[in-house]
Amino acid sequence: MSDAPRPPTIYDVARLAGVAPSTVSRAFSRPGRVGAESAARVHAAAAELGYRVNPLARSTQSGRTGTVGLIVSDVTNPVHFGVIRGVEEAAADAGYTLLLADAQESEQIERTALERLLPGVEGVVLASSRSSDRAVRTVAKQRPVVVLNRIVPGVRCVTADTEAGVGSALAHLRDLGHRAVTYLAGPPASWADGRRWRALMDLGPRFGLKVGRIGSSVPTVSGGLAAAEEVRRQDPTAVLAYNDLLAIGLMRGLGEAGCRVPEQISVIGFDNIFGADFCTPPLTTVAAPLRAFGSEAFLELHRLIRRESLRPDPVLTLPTQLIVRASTAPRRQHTATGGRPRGPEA
Amino acid sequence: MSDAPRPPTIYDVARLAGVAPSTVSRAFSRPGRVGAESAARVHAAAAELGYRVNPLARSTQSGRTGTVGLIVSDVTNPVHFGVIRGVEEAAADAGYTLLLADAQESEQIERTALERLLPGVEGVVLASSRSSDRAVRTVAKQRPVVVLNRIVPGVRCVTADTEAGVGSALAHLRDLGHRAVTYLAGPPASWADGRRWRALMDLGPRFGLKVGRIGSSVPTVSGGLAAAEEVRRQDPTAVLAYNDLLAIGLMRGLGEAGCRVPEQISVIGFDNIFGADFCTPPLTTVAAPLRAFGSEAFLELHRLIRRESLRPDPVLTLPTQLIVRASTAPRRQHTATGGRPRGPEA
DNA sequence: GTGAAAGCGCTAACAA
DNA sequence: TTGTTAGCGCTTTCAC
Repeated sequence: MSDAPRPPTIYDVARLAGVAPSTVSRAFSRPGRVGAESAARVHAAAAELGYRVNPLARSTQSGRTGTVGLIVSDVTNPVHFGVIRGVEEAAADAGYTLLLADAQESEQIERTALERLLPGVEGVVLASSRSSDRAVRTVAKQRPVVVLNRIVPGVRCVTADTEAGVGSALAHLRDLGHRAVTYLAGPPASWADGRRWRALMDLGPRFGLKVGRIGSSVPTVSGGLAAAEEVRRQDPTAVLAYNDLLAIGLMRGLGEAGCRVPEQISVIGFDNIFGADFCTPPLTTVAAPLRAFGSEAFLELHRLIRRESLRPDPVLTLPTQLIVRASTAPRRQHTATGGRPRGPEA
Repeated sequence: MSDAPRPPTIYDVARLAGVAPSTVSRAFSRPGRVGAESAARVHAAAAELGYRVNPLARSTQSGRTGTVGLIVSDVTNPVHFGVIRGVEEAAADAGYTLLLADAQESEQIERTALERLLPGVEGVVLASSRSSDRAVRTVAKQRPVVVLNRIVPGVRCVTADTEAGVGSALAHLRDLGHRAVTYLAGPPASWADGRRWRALMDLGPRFGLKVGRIGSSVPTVSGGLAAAEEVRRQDPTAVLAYNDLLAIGLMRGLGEAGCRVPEQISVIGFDNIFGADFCTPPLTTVAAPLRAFGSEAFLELHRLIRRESLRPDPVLTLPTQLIVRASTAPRRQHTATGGRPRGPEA
C-alpha cells in the first residue's frame, strides 16, 4: 500500500510522447495552443502512464489550484448545510472544487485551519467566523476573502437582513398577544449574536414588547438543554433563541421539565436549519436564505479572484423570512406557577 | 483588498537577517539545527516582514503539509458528524489539520474532489466512499489511504460489526413478537447498504423472521418520505432502514399518511445520528461508534504516513450497539387495513 | 506550434 | 552550525 512509486511527471510524459516538457504542460494548461498531432500524442502518453497534473506544483507557479476554501464555525451545525451546498454549487459551475475546514467554534483552531488551508486555495469564504476584524483583514490581504453572516469593514461581506427578520418575529409574537420576549443569547464571539440582540433591543419597544435576556449559551442542542433551567426560573411567555439548535435544545429541556411548548412558552429560533421542521414541536424560526448565502459568497469571491469590478457596496444583504410552525402560540392566560388568568390588554 | 503585494519569502528574511536562505528554512523546519544567535535574528526579521512559511512550496519538496483529508459521501448527513470530530481530535493531537471534501453522493464529484485534495494532504480518509474498489486502490497507490465503513481488499479499513448490530436489532424485533421485517434499502453504490442487507438476509431466518425488501432510496429524509408510500402498500409490521435519515423521513411520511409508528409499524435505523433522539418518535437504531471510527481511522493513517509497522489485519472492526428508543413496539394485533386480531404465536 | 531555459519558494544534500 | 547548490513539478517567457 502506498509504496510511493512516485507518480509520473510531465517529463515522463514528454519522453514517451517525444515532445518537450513545456508542450506537455501546455497541452494540459492551455489546450489549443498546441498542435493537434502533439496534443494527441501527449494525451495518449499521459493516459498510458496514468499521469495527472499536480495542482500544487502548478500553483507554486501560477497560483491557480482550482479550489476555494470554506471555513465554517462548526461543520456539525446544520445551519451550514445550506451554505455549503450553495458554495459547492456555484463553485462547481465555475469549475472550482470546495475544500472545507471546521473551526469547531474555536478562534485558535480557526486560525490554524486558515493558515493550513490558505496556501492551497485561490480564495476563502469565512462563514460565521470567530476571528477578530483585524485577523480577517490580515487574511484578506493575502488572499481573496468573503465573509459570511458578518460585517467586517474593508472586506466583502454577505449578510442577512436581521432587522427585518427580528421585526417579523416580534410582529408575530405581538399578534399572539405576547407582551414581552426573552433573548436566549449565543456565543459572545458571534457577530450574528450581537446583531440579533441589538435588533431585538431596538425593535422590541416598537412592537410594544419588553425585552429580556439570558446570557451566553453554547449554540448547540445541549446548550439549549442546559439553558432550560434558567428559562424556567425567569418564566417568560416567549423566547427568541440565538439559533435553531439552541431553540431545539431548549424545547427539549422545557418538555422534560414538564413545561409545554408552545402552550406555556412560545419559542422562536433563527436560521431554519435541517431538523427545525421535524423536531417537536416543529419550530417557528427566522429563516435565512442559506443556500443563496453560499452561492452569492462564492460569486463574489470569484469576482475577487478574477479581479473583476465589484459592486460599490461591499456588503450584500439578503432577505429573511419568518417561518411559522408550531412552537409559537397565543400568550398563556395562566402563569406556570398558577397565577390568575388575565385578559389581553386593550 | 488583496492587492497581492507578494508575501515575503525566505530570501527576503535571509537578506534582512543577514544569513543564508537555507538557514531561514532550517530555522522554521527544524529549529535546533540552527544557532541561537541566527535563530533570533531570523525570527526577528520574519516577524518584521510578516513572513509565513508557504506550506505548498514546502510540500513540493518534502511532501509534508501538516494536513490530512477526509472525504465524506455527504457532509450534510449527520452520520459523519461523529466521524469528523473523531478525525479532528486525533489529528489535532498529532499536530495535523483536517481538510474536508464533500462528495455529495456522487462518484464523479468524489473523484474530482479527491484529485484536487490529494496533492495538498499527506493522506486521506475515505468515509463511505462511493468509488469502485479499483479507484480506491489507485488512490492508495499515490497516498496513504484509510477507508471507513467499507472493506476494500489491499487497503487499510475501519468498519463496524454490522452482523452483531443487525443481530441485536432482529432479536429485539423477535422479542416484540414480530415475524417479518422489511429492509428499506439505501444507495446501490453504498458498500454498507450491501453489507447490511446481506447480514439481514443471513440472520433473519436464524431469528425466525421473514425478510422483505424495498429497493433503493436516496439516503435522506426526503428519500424516506418518498418511500413511505411503498412501505404502506407492502404494510410490514417492522422496517429496518438503511440509515437513520431514511428512517426519520419514513416515520414522517408514515405519520402524514395516518400510519402510527410504532403502534402499526416499528422502525429501526442505523448509525444513531444527531436528531435520532429528538425526532418523533425517538428512533430505535443500531449505533455505530462514529467518533471512534474517525479517531481510529486517523491513527491508522498516521501510521501509514510515518511508515510505521501495522497490525497484521488490514481491517479494524469496531463494535455496534442497539439503542432502543420509542420507534419500536410489540407487533400490532390488527393489520392496518382492519384484518382480524391475531394472538402471538406459541 | 514548439523547445530551451529560467524561475516559483522551499528543502536537502554536500561542503566548508 | 552555516552557506552553496541542486533540485521538486510545473508554468512561462523568449527565441526558433
